[in-house]
Amino acid sequence: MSDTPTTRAERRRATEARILASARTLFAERGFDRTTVRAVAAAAEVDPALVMQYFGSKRDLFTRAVQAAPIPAGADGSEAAGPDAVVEQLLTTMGLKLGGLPDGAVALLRSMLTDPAAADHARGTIAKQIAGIAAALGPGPDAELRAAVMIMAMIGVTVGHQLLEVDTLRDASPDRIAAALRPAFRALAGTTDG
Amino acid sequence: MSDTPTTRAERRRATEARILASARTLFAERGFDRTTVRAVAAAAEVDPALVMQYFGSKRDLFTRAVQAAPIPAGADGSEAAGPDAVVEQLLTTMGLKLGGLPDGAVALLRSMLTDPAAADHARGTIAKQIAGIAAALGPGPDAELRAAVMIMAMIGVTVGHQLLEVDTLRDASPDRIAAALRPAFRALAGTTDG
DNA sequence: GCATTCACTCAACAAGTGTTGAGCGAATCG
DNA sequence: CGATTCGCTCAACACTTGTTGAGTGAATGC
Repeated sequence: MSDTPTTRAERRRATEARILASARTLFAERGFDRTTVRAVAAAAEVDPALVMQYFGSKRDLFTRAVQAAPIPAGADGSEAAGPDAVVEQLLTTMGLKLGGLPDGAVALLRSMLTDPAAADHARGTIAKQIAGIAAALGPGPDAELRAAVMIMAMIGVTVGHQLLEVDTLRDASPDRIAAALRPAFRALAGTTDG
Repeated sequence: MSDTPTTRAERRRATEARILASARTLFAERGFDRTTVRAVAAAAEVDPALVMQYFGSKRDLFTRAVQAAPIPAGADGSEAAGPDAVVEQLLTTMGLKLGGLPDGAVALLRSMLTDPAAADHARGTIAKQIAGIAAALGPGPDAELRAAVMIMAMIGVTVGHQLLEVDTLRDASPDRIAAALRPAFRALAGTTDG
């Protein structure tokens, strides 16, 4: 019944994908340091040596697992929005609404405080987000600072919700959290006065 | 001039304190996993075995380094304050205003996403803070949720400012950050409408 | 059908980890 | 002064880690 005549190249790609998926999951659960190449290999039902052969090093594996799924900015070319739209976009971001964050993003968040390379990656991604938000906020004073505060507040809440699993946030639905956050973000966006 | 006739017990206490200080610094800089007992010993100019002898294990050393300096809540018995006071108290918290966070608190923050024990400790401390803020906010709806959002937003901004060192926040003075954050917190505290 | 490619495994190394027990030497006490 | 306490170090253990090179066996190409 499972006689699918998979070709060699197909099996190879499948194995590589399986390793990458296991890596993403484990990096997301335990972070970079506490995830061992052997554990990834075991989860993918593969020899540790194969992981090295396919990805070069643990570092490279982490980079691959984290790239192409950074902290999602929302969409692609949605820059020319007003402060109000920015707030709504942010609130639907970071997996706060639909489902959770992808494993790659969680892995990056989880390791960013202890792994310098992850920190660099996260810093760069965050800087880009700040620039985007600041631009959308308009030329108001301290636009960039307010954008930075919004992003980091968002990340803080997300961390408490999905990574640290603080009871109060863990038990709250993303919609309720977003609702609680909305007035704060509107104030930061300067949507009423300013 | 340094002929202070230190007694044996004094020297012993001084050594222990030196080890603890080195531990705090290194745990704050690199987190639990990346900090080695040997590195702590070297920084304290002491043999690694002595660290074990004095503190039992690396875990216990970390616990000691982190306890008695958790995420500072502000003060002790300042519970019966109104929403406005709560906001001001929070803004002066977390080292956002005067100087930075103590090393112990930074160590806890840095390790909380990767070390389960640190996560437990942080979760507990945060839960207490949430309860305190929620009580001070009064019996409004979602008081606890809003309190949790405030705390985690605060932590997020602090992380971006002091641990991740995001450019925009790193370059901003604590006062400016607090000023940017104030309207958002007032909105969360429900200080205008009820 | 045969040689070759290649996905994959085995066994091992070298480095670094937390941790331990024996021991040294100076301060302490009678 | 002699015995003893005790702060402290040395050397080593058992283990885990990332990483490697040789090897195996089945799918592939001619």
